[in-house]
Amino acid sequence: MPRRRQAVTIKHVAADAGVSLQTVSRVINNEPNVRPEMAERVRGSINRLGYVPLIAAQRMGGSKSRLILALNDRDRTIAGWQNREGTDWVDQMLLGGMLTCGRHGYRLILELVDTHSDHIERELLGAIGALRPDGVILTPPHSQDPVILDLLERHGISIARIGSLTPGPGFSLIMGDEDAARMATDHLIALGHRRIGLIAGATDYELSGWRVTGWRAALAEAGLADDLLAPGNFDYASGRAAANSLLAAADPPTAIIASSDQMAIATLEYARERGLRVPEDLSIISFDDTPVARFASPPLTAVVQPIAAVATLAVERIIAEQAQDDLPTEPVYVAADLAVRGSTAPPPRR
Amino acid sequence: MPRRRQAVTIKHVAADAGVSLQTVSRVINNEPNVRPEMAERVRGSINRLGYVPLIAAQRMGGSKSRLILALNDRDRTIAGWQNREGTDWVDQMLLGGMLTCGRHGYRLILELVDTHSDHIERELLGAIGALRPDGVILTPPHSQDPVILDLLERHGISIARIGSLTPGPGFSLIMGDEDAARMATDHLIALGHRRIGLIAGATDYELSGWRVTGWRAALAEAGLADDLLAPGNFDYASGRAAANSLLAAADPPTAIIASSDQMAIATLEYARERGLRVPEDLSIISFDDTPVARFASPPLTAVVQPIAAVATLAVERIIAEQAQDDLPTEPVYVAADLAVRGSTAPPPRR
DNA sequence: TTGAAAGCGCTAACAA
DNA sequence: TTGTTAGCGCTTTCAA
Repeated sequence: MPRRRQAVTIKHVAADAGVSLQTVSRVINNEPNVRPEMAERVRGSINRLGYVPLIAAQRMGGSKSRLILALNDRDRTIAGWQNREGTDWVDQMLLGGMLTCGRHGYRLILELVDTHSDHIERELLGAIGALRPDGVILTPPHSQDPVILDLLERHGISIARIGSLTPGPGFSLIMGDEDAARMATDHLIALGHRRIGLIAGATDYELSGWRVTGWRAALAEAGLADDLLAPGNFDYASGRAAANSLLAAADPPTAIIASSDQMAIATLEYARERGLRVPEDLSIISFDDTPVARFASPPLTAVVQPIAAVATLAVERIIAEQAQDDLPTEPVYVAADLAVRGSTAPPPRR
Repeated sequence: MPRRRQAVTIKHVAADAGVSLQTVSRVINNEPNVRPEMAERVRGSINRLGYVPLIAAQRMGGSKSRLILALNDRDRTIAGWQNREGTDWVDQMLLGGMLTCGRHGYRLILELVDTHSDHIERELLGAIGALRPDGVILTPPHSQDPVILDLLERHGISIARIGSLTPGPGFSLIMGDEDAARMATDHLIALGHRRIGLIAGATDYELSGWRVTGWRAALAEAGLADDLLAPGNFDYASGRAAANSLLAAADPPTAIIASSDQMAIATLEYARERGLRVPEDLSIISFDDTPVARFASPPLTAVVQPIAAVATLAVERIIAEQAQDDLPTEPVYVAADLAVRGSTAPPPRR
């Protein structure tokens, strides 16, 4: 078996087109200073020979690797896959990120790292060292982790931080959590609800706070009390505990907004056990809108996170940074949506 | 800004350990002909300096790329992501494939290619040329596509073919579709059913035929007729049409096995519309067991495909092939499982 | 068992 | 606008 090598290389193209390697390289990379007819000739040869640049070689020659890493929380991601609950965070990231990478000759590589471990630095260095990605997409809680941020910055890697506004390197992309919470609350107020509870997300996620803020603002505007706030950490058990505490209040809520689908499902089931009908006696709105929200009965009214759109923007921004330095530094904002379904209705009459 | 370069390279390690580059390379690749104490010294330096080999450079040097491609059908995958129906085929592949790759210093890269297009060859050549993967994991219907198989073989790339036994290059991994169908049918027979229908999958999937075979075999063994076979192509609409035709039979089924979750859901809903209760009047079993099967009401008894396990084996086999030539060539078989849930019960009494 | 040399395919820096 | 040169970090020869 012959040693495996690139069938057709930049040399073949150069020879075929009768130009130097460098000219071919310039054409491939859309660089200036190539006469149009020259470029055309080179492109002709590229197509005729079926030439495709080898990413590894491009990496070796120059600075760019044309690789972008999507960093996700290891345990959470694996648990989601194993439980097969249909949580599609990763899929939506791939949908936006992979396809966008593809359009630019980049590749997206998914990488899982332990969040709460002391060897996170070593893990990350392993991926960085082996791949040398041009950029990294960080999701919460990684996107606000100073160890990770610092490490990436020291390596000169572009950083896209989803769901974090903490000052630091890289640029932020947020999904309008505050407005989304406000929108959800307003929807309930418009239906006639006066007692609206919120189950918060884990406190180490910045977006948890934003949701509380939006909920508070909407209530304040309507002159309603914001005493119905219960802590949660996104998972089912915490949702159940929160529902319990909210519904045990002296003046209980007629509607509850949960900061995750799992907590919303927990609330739904707990309410049923207490003999409450949804939505007749209790309205429920969830955050995330993973498939489970749609499969519930009734289907849950939910805040739809534009994950794919945000991933697309993250990739585009990272790629743009490779060519240009002075890009706008303000956070990118993509509005969330509210999908109104069967779990919300006017409150019961007194 | 300085030109981005590998912070610590093999040279640094060699200098630190006082050996040649070559010796370090040998240690990294676990090659023979290195004295233990020498290897130990090198490993010490590697750890101390935090050295990680750059995959791109390893590729350039020759040898392996340490990259494995997971090829999926482009349209189908994107549609699944966009519809957010919770189909988690890709996730399960990642679960098995990515984690296994990680354990061996490999990376798994997901790649989507158009199935029914004439430029499939060009698309695939693009991915192959850019990445030069050591192996490719093929899923149906790619796994039986002669154009793809031939192309990969010509490039000397290891091929893992999931769900195909068609002769050709590469090695096969199958998920026991025949046995699974037999198991599902037996389950229904044990419950007392005598009229058991099957909605087949798309005919261009080999596994569709295997399922029919298994169903037939079980029926034959029990002395039952196998006239209740309806064609389908995995999607909702075809499931609905099939349910319609089966239930319109003179002697209609009391149980239906659908070759996909979507077709099972369609059957469930169609039966309801006809006033049939599930499982009291009609039992239903589905194939795949994506989350939708569990979220249905009643939750569907379903054949669970061991996708993650198969992906794991595919990766391991591809990696093994890189080092060794004479590996067993028989198809790898991973048994599917039957998750018994609320959609199956004894047939109604006459 | 070890090391020195050559080269993988490409790009950056420089010269023409 | 184009071409030449010198690497990038690693592995494969091959020689010691």
